[in-house]
Amino acid sequence: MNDHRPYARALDRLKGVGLRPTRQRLALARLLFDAGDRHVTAEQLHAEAVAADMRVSLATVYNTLHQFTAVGLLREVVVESGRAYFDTNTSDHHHFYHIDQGRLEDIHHSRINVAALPEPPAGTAVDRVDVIIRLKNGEI
Amino acid sequence: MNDHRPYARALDRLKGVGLRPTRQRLALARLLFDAGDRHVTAEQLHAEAVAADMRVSLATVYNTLHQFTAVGLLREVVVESGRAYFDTNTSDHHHFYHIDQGRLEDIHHSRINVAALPEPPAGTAVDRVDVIIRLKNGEI
DNA sequence: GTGATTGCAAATCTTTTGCACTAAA
DNA sequence: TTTAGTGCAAAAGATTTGCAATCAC
Repeated sequence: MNDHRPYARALDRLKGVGLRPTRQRLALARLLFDAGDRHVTAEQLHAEAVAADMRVSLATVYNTLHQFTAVGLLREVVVESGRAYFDTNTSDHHHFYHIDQGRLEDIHHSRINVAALPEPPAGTAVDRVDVIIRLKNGEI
Repeated sequence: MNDHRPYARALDRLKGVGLRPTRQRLALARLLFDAGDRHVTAEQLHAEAVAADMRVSLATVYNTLHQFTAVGLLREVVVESGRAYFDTNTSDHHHFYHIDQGRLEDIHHSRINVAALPEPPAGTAVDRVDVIIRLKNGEI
């Protein structure tokens, strides 16, 4: 078990999705998943890793984020052209986006009611529904 | 009036928002607004302009799209990191995004009912609510 | 004329890729 | 071993910027 130990948790998580647990992936998994729900960019995560004395290249951070996304450990959220955010919360939910801070905040799906979704056009199926509430500073 | 003539319409539109009606802005305005609701990228619009023998540089297309957005003639829609779409429909509405085709399609706001929007966090105000329904090909 | 606008090319920013090196199984 | 994974530096793609030339008023 050892589910309470960060290293073991990261190891189990990687094994669970069939990704070889390399030093870099374990390090990034710990940064990503040991601190609750997070929304990070590749640059941010790389900076954190460097600050924590983990030697990982930016290219590997990009690769890892995409691999984690492909196996369902992460979800990519698009709110700004030219920058990709990765969300450790992969359950059904939506987002506040703080424009001035470039920061995302989860909205539990029970707090939004998207009723009466239109039918997808013929020949297509819904892949995902994203609701993004963009926020600016100051009350109105 | 002359509202039925493309040139006059484009001219009036630019005057209406206080942008100097240069040859390039008039040309782009006609491409954008004379064909109903459109969703274009800068590259696409530039290609169209070149195909129509309008001499406009890509840099000017980018500038113009942003100026038009700033004055409310266009709306920027973000669905893919790394590519910005501009929408000629500036009224309250949402989008289907055809993943495989990289194409946006409007959803009239009356066809979606986003009820029970959560309160914006203290100190912030809602700037805009975007609903994006991502579609893949094939029924389920 | 005079200040706004344009075009070009260079710069910037994020992300991807090729390939020799390293590490996990 | 053998194959997957990593790092680096270079490439790619989208967008922006600096500045001299050009245009609208």
